[in-house]
Amino acid sequence: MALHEKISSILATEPLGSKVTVKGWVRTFRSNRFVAVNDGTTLQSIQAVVDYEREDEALLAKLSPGAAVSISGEVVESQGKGQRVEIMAESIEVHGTSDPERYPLQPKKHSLEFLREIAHLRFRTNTFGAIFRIRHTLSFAIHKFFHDRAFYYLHTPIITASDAEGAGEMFRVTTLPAGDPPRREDGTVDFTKDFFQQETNLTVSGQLEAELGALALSRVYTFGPTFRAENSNTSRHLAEFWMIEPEVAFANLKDNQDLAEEMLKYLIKEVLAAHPEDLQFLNDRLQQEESQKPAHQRSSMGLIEKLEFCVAEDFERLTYTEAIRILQNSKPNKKKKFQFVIEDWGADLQSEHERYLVEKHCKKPVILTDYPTQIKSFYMRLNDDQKTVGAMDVLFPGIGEIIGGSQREERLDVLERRMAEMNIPQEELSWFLDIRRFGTCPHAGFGLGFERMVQFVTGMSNIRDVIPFPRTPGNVSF
RNA sequence: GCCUCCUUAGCUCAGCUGGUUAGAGCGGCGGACUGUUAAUCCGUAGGUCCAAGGUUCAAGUCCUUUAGGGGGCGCCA
Repeated sequence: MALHEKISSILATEPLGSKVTVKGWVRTFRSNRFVAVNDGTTLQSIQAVVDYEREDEALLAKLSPGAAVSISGEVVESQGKGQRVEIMAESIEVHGTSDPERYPLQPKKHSLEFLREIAHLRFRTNTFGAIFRIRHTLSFAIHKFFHDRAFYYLHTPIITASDAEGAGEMFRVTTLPAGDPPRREDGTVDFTKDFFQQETNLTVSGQLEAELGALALSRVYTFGPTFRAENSNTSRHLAEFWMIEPEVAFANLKDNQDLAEEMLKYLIKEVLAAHPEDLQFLNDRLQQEESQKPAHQRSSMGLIEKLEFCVAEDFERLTYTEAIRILQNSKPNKKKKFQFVIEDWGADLQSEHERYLVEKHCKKPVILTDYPTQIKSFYMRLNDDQKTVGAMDVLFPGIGEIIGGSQREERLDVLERRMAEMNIPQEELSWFLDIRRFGTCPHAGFGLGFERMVQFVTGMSNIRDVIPFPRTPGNVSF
């Protein structure tokens, strides 16, 4: 395939003297002479120098921010200071003009909130260019990580009939007419007339299906869209997000923690290696943003420093019981500074407690394990103490829970008892129980919130800024 | 869903305890200049102060309601 040159490769190889053609979008046009062209392949724009005395004035007038152009010319050493090479433009073609009076992106800093309202154009900014290049690298690295470790990528269904996963409110999927659906005699909607002849929803997790794959293929992972119809209004939640769910047969909670830690470090390393420039830009952006904040709200580390730190340090591993003890003895708990003061073992941990453990006490990523049975899901393996389950949460600074996982309950009798206790209908999940009936084995897995990972690596504080088109309550534009 | 803050020009924001014709920077338009780096300089246009009610001699400013957005909490990844 013979394509025109990417600006990233021209800037990397600096082929002085050769003729090139670049195609991209105008960022700025200065002094009637310097066109900064960006094609999204790198943070940097390339400078094309036009001879304004020879070029048609009408053509130059079209070189406003946002215009799509092809520019051909010779790569030369730059006379100016800001760049090493530039292109002496010999021919310029404007493919699409961009009315400067109506184009919303100016060569200046825009607020993230404003850019969110023009999500279709925000890819053209330095910040979002960097974010989405990094997002790609992360998603590619996930496949590479698992592929290299003999995991099979399993496509679990997006439409599901089970509503017993317990991971949250679901979006209904139906082809029945909204206004006048067929009804049974008692007036309820007759879903046997629906497309699947029963009620269906969008998936909230591929875990249960991934377990089925793992108990045959040994190691599988899913990576797909996930939907939660919760009315969540936070900087960490989306109604549509992407989740990675590895599931490993013959693995216990320790293996699970090791896998999670190894994966997170691998992903961070890949991004550090592939995107030094984009990360530096985001690092500086974050630093500038934080300099506006009062001193006590600023983070102690810069973005790149934080990423390198996370790769170098072992994650802190604590049991829930140990965490409760730490929290009970903590200053904010004793001085009743927590909104929810920790009284007894068994209490659910709130964000403020997780944040204290990660950001104040351990000062590094934390893996919390072995939570009380009653605050966790039915499928988590009951520990020998009968009070706790083999659950694990990986907590990251600034983000909170980035991974939630567990060793699964593989013993049929125990699982059935727990489902009964928690009122989980067993008929619907007969396939899930069959796996315990025929050749069951210890297994474990976890779910990684992909956007939370992108947030962490890019330092973006709002999850809506790390997915191209965010879906949140009341928001499905674009 | 709960708590809290915000909404003034295309964008970012100022407008003090209510008091004449609502301001700045950037952007636009016109011009000058031309090796610039979010170019610079001169000039100029641009506003239903989110919407609807209310208090007052007087509301961008105070009160109520509504809409949109930010932050925090809950639910979680």
